[in-house]
Amino acid sequence: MPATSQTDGGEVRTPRERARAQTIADIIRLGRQHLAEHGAAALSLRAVARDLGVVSSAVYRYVGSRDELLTLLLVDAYNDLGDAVEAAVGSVPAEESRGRFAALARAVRGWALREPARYGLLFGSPVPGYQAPAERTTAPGTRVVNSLVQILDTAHRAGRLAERGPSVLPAPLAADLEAIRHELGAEVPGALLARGTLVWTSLFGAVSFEVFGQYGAGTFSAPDELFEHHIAVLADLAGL
Amino acid sequence: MPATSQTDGGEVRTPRERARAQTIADIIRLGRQHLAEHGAAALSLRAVARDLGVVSSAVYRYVGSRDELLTLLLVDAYNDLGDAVEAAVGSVPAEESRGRFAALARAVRGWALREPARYGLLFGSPVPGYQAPAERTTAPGTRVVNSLVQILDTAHRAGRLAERGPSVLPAPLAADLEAIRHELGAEVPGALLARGTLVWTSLFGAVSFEVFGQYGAGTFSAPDELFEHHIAVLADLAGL
DNA sequence: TTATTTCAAGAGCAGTGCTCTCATTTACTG
DNA sequence: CAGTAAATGAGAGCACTGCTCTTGAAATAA
Repeated sequence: MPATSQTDGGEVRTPRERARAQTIADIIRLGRQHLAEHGAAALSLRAVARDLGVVSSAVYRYVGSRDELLTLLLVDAYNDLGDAVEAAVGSVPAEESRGRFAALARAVRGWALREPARYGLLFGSPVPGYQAPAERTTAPGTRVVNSLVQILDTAHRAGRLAERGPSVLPAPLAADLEAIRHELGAEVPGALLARGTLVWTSLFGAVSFEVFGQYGAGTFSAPDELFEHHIAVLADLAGL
Repeated sequence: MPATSQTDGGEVRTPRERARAQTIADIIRLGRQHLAEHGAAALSLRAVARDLGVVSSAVYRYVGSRDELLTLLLVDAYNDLGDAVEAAVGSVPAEESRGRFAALARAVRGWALREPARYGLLFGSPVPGYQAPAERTTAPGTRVVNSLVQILDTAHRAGRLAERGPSVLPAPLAADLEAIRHELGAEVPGALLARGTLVWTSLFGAVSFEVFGQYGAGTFSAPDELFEHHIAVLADLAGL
């Protein structure tokens, strides 16, 4: 291991390392472009190399494998979505829990419609033979659901989260939810957290149907209104 | 066009055509196998040809392209799911609408967990560059949602579908739902049909999260109980 | 300056979808 | 029955993929 110059604060070192970081950034940028245009399964390392003006074996100096590039793009997409959602949520006052939830939902849908291929990489069928490394994807992959839990928790702490329906949960499920609550430092009772889980998956179910074209072509001419309706019902369901 | 022997009733003709039909059936069977084992994007016509004991170009006498094989498998999977759902729904008395809905939901989840790769083909990210021909996939692809609408409609006709919440819908959405109602010959009011749409997408959202591993690994140790909870909440939401 | 590491290029392997040609087998017809 | 037309399978080939290995050149460190 070389001594490395001592002037850096942890990021930039030798000019060679700067060039290397730049090349990796270029590869991610081009990969994101290919991903957006042709989809995840069609992502080709050779094509990225061509766009980079370099022979295919050269990019193996930087990424190691196609799967590793996929992981980089996965994290990149998770963070992009997380940024969009957190910005949208943050633009609504914290007391307006229902408004924050609506902003979160609209941000997810908007990003998904803007980036269908990247959304498909995150929430579609798993790429065959590819298993995302949990240690690198868990943190960015939980930003949206963390936002949602925080909205629920804030509302609950303010006494504005309605108790709905019977709160009897089977013991194993209650235990799972207790563990989640503990890990996130939330105070939301289990029954509401269970409903929150359903709201969470329902949101992505609605978005996936629209983005993946599961509604028949031309079935809904007013998708915006449909989604706003869903937001209202889901907010009620969550107790907001 | 050859005269074709006149003994048939519309299905089996010459021995050659029987052999041809058999070969196509074998290709679909092997394709389904590969699909289940390696996923949609990894489906290889050459591999199917190898298993069939034939050279790759020979398979092109029967299927035309990889995309056409994908379409065959898509229809095959839609029908398999449709069979499972309709059988499950049919095993519950028609008056028990809530029970029929639960049976439908459990059938979808069960089939999806049994056939994750085929489920992914139907409800996951679209295969890049492949567009399913609507005229061949629409009918089998709507069997599940048709079942759901029929359950809601039966309950409504029996006066057992609760009106929930305000029924004010924006005009464009109301028009879309009116068109759907007309096409399916249903009587369910628009507001309940809108909720039914959300229930529909929410069901598949919950199933997709579980099948695609979107819940963190080990987050839910009791997925059955979680899903049963979701069924109950969704049934309430639908008004059942 | 010398030695070491880093890098890009090229060849090559095994796989893919798909097209084309060619010989053979099957089926229909005069 | 003989002849013709259609269907079939094999094989070669093209362009593409991920990935490995070797080779020569360039940048860096000693």
